[in-house]
Amino acid sequence: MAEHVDHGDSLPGDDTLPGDGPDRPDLAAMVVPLGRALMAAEQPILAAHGLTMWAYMVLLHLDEEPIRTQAALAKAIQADKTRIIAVLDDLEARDLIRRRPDPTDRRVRLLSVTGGGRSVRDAVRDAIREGEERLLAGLPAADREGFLRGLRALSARPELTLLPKSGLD
Amino acid sequence: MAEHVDHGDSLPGDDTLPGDGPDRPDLAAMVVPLGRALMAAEQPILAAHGLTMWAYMVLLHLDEEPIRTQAALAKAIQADKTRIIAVLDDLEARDLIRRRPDPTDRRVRLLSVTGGGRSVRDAVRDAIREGEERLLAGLPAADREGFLRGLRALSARPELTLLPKSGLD
DNA sequence: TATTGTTATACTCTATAACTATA
DNA sequence: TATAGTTATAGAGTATAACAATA
Repeated sequence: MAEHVDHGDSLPGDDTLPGDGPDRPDLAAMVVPLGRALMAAEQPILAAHGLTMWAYMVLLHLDEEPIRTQAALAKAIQADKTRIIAVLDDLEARDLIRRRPDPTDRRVRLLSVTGGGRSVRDAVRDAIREGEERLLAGLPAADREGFLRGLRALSARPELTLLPKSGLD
Repeated sequence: MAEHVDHGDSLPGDDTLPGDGPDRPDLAAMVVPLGRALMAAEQPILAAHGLTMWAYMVLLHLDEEPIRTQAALAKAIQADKTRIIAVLDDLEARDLIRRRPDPTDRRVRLLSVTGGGRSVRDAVRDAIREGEERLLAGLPAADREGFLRGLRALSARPELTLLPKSGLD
């Protein structure tokens, strides 16, 4: 019953290392720490531009398409509506976004990015992208491509399940 | 991190669409939510066997090689030494691990997995692995391999940075 | 004095509930 | 009554500090 794991048949970092196999760690055991590391790696860049991660997410999402309500924005970035209020306060105070009541329904706040907000967002995005490319450059081209494609495909699944039964994953 | 993956543009098997490109979301924006989703997907399996994620991590690490101190175990699973105490208490109370004072240095507690602990761990690991294979089966073979290889390579880097040099202001 | 494990405390992040102003 | 936004409160998770036992 006790399952034994072979070690020593391939070295980490070896080009011939198979991704899959009976001895690979759980996906979550690799993905979660990697996510933490990537987020931590973004912090210096964000801090250099005076942005928090949430502020950056707000700036990224705001001008893809005009968002009418704060609740919709919060939902789009998977946050609670109460989470982003302080973020919006700060961004507005620094003239990176604008927030005005909708004349047709004065309960609603219309959100928009300012020119300054766009330039900050672009600077941060470019710096992050540049660093990521440098990071990915350490991978063999085929792996890099597969990694990104697999990542995009998996992260696009809103709710994934590991259970065989009811979910059609 | 941020940004929302565009669902329709990345079809499995479409090899004309690169994973990379100017429009791809930040890595963290994909990796972090994926990690959360994977962890959430593991919960039902863990719960079915009465384990928390931390308890499972403890069981996974304990018999790879004998670990002498609790602090070393905590470090191995990237946790604070105070975090795992309640976990060890519970595992010990359920006879899934054993914890005895080292005769040669009575400050340290020697940790070991019991037979019951191994069988629970194996059951959970097999169930998780099975679910993951089902998940990965949705990817083209080349992407699946590249994804896993890239993931292993990146997650093996203890400290990854996005900055070109050490400078930061 | 230093170290292992433990307990107690404080801090961070997040979600929930309660309030306002509009409709 | 219902909804958008805001504020206040409480909960989970985590790290830090203080403590007891042993070296």
